[in-house]
Amino acid sequence: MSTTGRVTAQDVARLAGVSQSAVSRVFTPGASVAPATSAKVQAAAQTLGYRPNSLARAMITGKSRIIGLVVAYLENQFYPVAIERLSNTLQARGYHVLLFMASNAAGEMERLLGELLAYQVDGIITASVAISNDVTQRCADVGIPLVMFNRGQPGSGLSSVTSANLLGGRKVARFLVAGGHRRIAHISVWQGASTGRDRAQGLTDGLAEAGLAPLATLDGMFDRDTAARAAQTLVEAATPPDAIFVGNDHMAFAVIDRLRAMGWRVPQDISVVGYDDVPMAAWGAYDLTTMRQPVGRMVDATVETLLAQIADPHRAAQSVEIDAPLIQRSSARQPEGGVDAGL
Amino acid sequence: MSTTGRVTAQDVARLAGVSQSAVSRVFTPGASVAPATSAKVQAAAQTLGYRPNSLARAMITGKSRIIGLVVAYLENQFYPVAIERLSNTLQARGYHVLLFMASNAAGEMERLLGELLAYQVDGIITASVAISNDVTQRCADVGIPLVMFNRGQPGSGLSSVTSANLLGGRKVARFLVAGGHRRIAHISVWQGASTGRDRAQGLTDGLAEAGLAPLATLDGMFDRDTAARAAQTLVEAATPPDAIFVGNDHMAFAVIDRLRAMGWRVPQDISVVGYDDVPMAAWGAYDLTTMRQPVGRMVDATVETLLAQIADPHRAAQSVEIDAPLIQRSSARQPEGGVDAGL
DNA sequence: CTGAAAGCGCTTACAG
DNA sequence: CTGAAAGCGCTTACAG
Repeated sequence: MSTTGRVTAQDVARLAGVSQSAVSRVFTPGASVAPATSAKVQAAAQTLGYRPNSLARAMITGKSRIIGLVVAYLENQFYPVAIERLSNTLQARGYHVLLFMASNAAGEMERLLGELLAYQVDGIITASVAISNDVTQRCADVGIPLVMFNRGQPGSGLSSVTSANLLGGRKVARFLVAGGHRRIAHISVWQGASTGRDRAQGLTDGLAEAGLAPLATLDGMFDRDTAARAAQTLVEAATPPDAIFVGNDHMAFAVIDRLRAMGWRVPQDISVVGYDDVPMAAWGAYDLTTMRQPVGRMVDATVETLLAQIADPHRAAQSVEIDAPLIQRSSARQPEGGVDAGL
Repeated sequence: MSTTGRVTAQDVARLAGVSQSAVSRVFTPGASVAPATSAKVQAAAQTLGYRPNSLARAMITGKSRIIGLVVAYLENQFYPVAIERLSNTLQARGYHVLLFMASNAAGEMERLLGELLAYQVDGIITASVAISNDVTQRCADVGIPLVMFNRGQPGSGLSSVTSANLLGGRKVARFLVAGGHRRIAHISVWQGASTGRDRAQGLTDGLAEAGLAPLATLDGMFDRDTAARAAQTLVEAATPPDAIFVGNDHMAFAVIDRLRAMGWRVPQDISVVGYDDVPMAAWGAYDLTTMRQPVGRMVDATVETLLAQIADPHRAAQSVEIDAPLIQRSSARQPEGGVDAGL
């Protein structure tokens, strides 16, 4: 039916010959309505093209069923993939996603938090965004659940979901050592982030098991150019590495590009290992050996944690770590006879 | 200040010793308030951490300042990049983005439209999503503006922003012909989409200028695997192409991977040209010659068109086409002595 | 099972 | 410039 403007429960009530409350009940799961009434209302709603106004409903119930999703670094394929799954999972649970792009500039998250709160979001998910204590405090004050995805902040009292980064770094170390590498350098995502620190520490720990230490550790700052320059610095040094562990795939691709441009063959001259296993890692041009962050499981854990916290605001924050398996491809020399199951 | 739960204008009014209306006026740009009153209210708001409830405001004004963004294909890097800019541009204009993932399954958009309407979005942007006449009609009925990004639907009466696909296809044809290619095949994104049809038609038109016709045209269905198989089919044919124009970069990468795996050298044995110029196209591993869809300009046009339509609901739909330049890299043999400015 | 009424947190005429 | 009041479209006790 052609109608102008929005149609309200009042319109439907009029057409169906019932009260507005009755209309509301028909659209409220669990409310008691006589079958006959329901049928009349449904028919009227159908003709008019009625749908309850979610905003009005949110005002009354105090639940907007909107989740604020704060993201950054969309050029890194890990995030689009995560967003897609996060969004799908939330949609399936009856929630909707209000999207915010954040730079990691100081104060950015504070600014966004204001807008998030203004829209009465039921919860917040941040992906790779640093959170200041201010923000943490304000969320706690307002009682709004927040889960950090792919980033932890020890001591912040905030829930987080990450892969087991410390163990992940160690797995890379063991794998490279088993493959006969001895001069192993690291280009970290960023040592200022827990993710970066943990992966670097894991590598150091793992190498120590073999009596080794990282040849060098540089910060890639999540940035392709910075990572490529770091790689160049490493291989131009007096003692160049025989393997580079790069903190994420996104930078690892840039590292491989740069190495090849300089005439180094991967993995014959130097091995490269990434972290994430973005879809692109499997593409022919790179065929990158990398740690797989299981996006699906990380997303599920994130949503579960958030919804549990929404259901029970007094629930304690929790940090979930998901095991990341090493995916062997051809960008790194492989240990002869395979690697032990410990990986 | 530590407060429990949401703080309302009423709370602020009480603390500031003014009426609730006064508080509202302080937060309504253009409303008349005495400086002294404003100061008192601002101070009180600050102490309590008050922000007007956007949902309540939306109910009254009839403007939610929410834009529904419907996307698909996030694995194709063109979309994350577009989302990032769309989101930033909208945020800068005081709008917020409610994100919906769509498959291109039939009826999917209808389903989403219901949710979009329930949240009283002020406008809708769809990226690479097909829209049925049903949806078009319902949007028109409700009077909700919709702009299609990177997809047109002639005759639908819907606004759209695309690059000049027809001309784009022609530019590719001229470029390849000038480069000495004669057996030019095409792997289309999908001939069911206007984007796909236009690029294919442009290629055909451009080749006709040189007395040529496409060697073959296959559908890649926006899909890497399908595109790779299509490429294999093409080069295994009795008369293999000397160039393949692939309908988007995302598939072009897969095509190059497959060709290389089969032992074909790009561009020595065969040229490959893409469409989009996603960031990855410039990466060393592919260095893809491609048509640049100017994301920034396309996004600006999309937002301008949508906001103009929101401001004036009676405004006629418009189709904007943005010129796409050819970016020469090394995946295709280049014409000797450069190409004429016509490209 | 059903309707009348209150109320969610705001904005906006309307008087003063 | 300011406050009291109406009202946006709903949900939800409360009676009946």
